[in-house]
Amino acid sequence: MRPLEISKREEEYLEAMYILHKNKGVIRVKDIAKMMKVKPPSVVDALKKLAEKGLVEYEKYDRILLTEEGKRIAEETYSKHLLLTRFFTDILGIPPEIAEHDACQFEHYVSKITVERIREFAQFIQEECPYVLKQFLKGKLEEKGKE
Amino acid sequence: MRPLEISKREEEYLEAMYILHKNKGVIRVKDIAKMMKVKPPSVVDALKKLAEKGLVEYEKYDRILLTEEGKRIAEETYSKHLLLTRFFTDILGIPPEIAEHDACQFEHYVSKITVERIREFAQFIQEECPYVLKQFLKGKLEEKGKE
DNA sequence: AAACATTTTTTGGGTAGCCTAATCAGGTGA
DNA sequence: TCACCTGATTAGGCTACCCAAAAAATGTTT
Repeated sequence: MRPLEISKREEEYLEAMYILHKNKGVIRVKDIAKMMKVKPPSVVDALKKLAEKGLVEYEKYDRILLTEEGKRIAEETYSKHLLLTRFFTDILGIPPEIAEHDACQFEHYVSKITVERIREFAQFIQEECPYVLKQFLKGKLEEKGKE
Repeated sequence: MRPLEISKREEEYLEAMYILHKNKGVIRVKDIAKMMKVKPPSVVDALKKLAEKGLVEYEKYDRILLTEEGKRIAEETYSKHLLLTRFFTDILGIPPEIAEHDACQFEHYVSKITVERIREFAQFIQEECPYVLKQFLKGKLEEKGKE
């Protein structure tokens, strides 16, 4: 079995399904469509392709599940998402909505090395010199009310 | 101002043309193709669309130029590119090729706020506590040829 | 169970972006 | 001048991703 190609968009679908499963237990076409900001027919298209690639268990009108491999990819992507979002909010002081938006795109492109380095950097700053961070963030976080 | 929509890919074409113009003075289809890693016909397609949107001056077999608006967009994108690349290399200690790769994607998605905040953060760290940075980067910059 | 409501799927079609192969334009050397 | 070479363009076609409208299945209510 050769290395299957997965597009950025498919990665997003997997991530959406993963989050739905985690939060609601059930994965429905309607909800995927809402999260992905597309219409249901587009979701069905995506599901068929992902099923062919062995990333999703899908039979029409039946329940939708991620396979082990699909789940692995989704988790990997989602963990990048969380890390990037935290970095943007906690280190750079970006408002949550913007941080979310930026992370949501970058997570699909960022290299492993950069992810790891961001993790190390955030940890280093927060543990070794939290006061430096506090000083930088002063006046930045409260633009949205309170800290 | 028309409500023209510009795709990420078109932004990349503009940026490539901007860099070619800056470095070689002339913008040729062949060189754009090489930079964009596509074949010449794809470049011609892109040029036609960009010309329709008023971002490029293009008449077939004639010289290619960015319009003022095209140049403005390209410069804006390119400045994000430079900033992100510098951030990845100088603050996070990412190897140049990886930094380039990551910046090259993120530049098309990153919000203005995040760009500005990254600029401020880099400046803050480098000016106010360069020793902290030095400490973090110790041992990271020389790890070349690893994956 | 029948009627209605909701969800999912199919059908048919559209756009963006890329390609190969063939053709066209312009410069250059015999 | 003409034959050749390179670069640019057109023609035709492909895949990914999206949509609206209609049809099919499922869920719900009475």
